[in-house]
Amino acid sequence: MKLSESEENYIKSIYTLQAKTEKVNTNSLAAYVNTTAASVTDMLKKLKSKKLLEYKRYYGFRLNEAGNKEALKIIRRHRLWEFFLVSKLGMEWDKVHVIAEELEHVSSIDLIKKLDQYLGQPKIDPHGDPIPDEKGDIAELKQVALNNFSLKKNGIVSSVSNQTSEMMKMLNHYGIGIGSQIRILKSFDFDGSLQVKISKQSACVISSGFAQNIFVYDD
Amino acid sequence: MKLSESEENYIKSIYTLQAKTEKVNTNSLAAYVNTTAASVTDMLKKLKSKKLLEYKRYYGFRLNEAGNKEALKIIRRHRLWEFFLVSKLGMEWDKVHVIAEELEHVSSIDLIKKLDQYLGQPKIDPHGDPIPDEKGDIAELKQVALNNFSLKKNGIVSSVSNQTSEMMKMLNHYGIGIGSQIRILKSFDFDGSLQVKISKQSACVISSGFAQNIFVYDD
DNA sequence: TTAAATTTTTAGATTTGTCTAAAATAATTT
DNA sequence: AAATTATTTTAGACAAATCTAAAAATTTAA
Repeated sequence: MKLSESEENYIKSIYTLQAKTEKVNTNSLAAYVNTTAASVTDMLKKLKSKKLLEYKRYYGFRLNEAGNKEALKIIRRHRLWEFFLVSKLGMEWDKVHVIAEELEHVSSIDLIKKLDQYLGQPKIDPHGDPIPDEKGDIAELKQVALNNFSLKKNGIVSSVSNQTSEMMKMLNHYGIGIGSQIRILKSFDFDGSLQVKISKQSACVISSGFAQNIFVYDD
Repeated sequence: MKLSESEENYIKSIYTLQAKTEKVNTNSLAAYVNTTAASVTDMLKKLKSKKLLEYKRYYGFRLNEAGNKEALKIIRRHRLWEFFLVSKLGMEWDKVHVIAEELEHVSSIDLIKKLDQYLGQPKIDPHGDPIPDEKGDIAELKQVALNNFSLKKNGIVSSVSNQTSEMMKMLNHYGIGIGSQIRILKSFDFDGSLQVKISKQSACVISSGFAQNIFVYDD
């Protein structure tokens, strides 16, 4: 289904809001997309006519099966682009959202498939949110701070909870980035420091405090 | 200046057409952007009011200084994305144009700067067209088939004039892609085959016929 | 259970980009 | 130079997405 940029934005917003409330109401959506209630009503009619929405006037609304599917496609594109912007272009986490809002509307299926492969089929975006797969399935991944991660298991770095330039320098020094593979080889009880292997580099030791800020999930 | 997608498409098209003719005329632009002459006139007025166009009714038109600058920005974005799609995502040359037409309208300056760095500041896109730099300057690069390239000089692969899958396999085998660095170490008079060094790989020998299809420019 | 307040929808206007059909201008031909 | 042809512009209409203001439905309160 071919959707306008505007329709896509509404669908994505409804999807987000209905995660929190059973039925979404007009005013809250209007506030969320920063427009008037009247505009929302107009769009609701349109989305209903496209059979993406369950909607009875005055009674609230919800995306139906088809609508959810569309939402997940858009979210997938958004999060893959965010991952790209951070992991490949080295942009900062707090700056990628706005750009991904634009990129997400480029809808070539082949593009997204190739991008996904290129990025190594990431499961989590730089904000720690899951990236739906091609079918719209969302992996149920528990993210753990690296110092709570199992020994001798491969993990993937999903996010980092400290965006200072000091942290960036450390990450850079160790060659750790979003999507890096990491494995704990040894844990020292004395101060909680960890011997780790990062991707294909030779093993090294990192401090407990550093590890606390690095989030990983099972590979 | 913030421009709509439509305005950007017109500007880009006028830029392209005025490379061939002194003054662009309404009908040819209409044919080029696949619309009516009336729509073109409407847009011309708009671009004139935005001071991007020299335009007198019934007399043809041209982008002015500011208009050309905008055009070059758009073209830069387009060609950088094409380069990305081919060199990083491994898409085929004939398929990237359409996607780049969409990506080019994402206008974050920081994005394009970072993308440019990430790609190694390429000078030529996968179709052999030059990529304007940040200032809008276009490098005057002569591209040469690899077998006509100087000995012991570093070249950058700009394009390949043969898009068969057989060619792709060869390129893949040798690790040659758009943007690869290449240097001729030795040329054998017997059959014109060349000993070359590709990026950081160890030297190897390629056939003259293969080299004829690989275009490079001075690094 | 009415009255008041809130929420949602409708009605009508606006902007952007497009269109068709007709009018105006320029170019070409006789 | 007048008539014909081609090109360009204007005039008016339309669709998408938005807005304001007013009406309708629902909810809350007295």
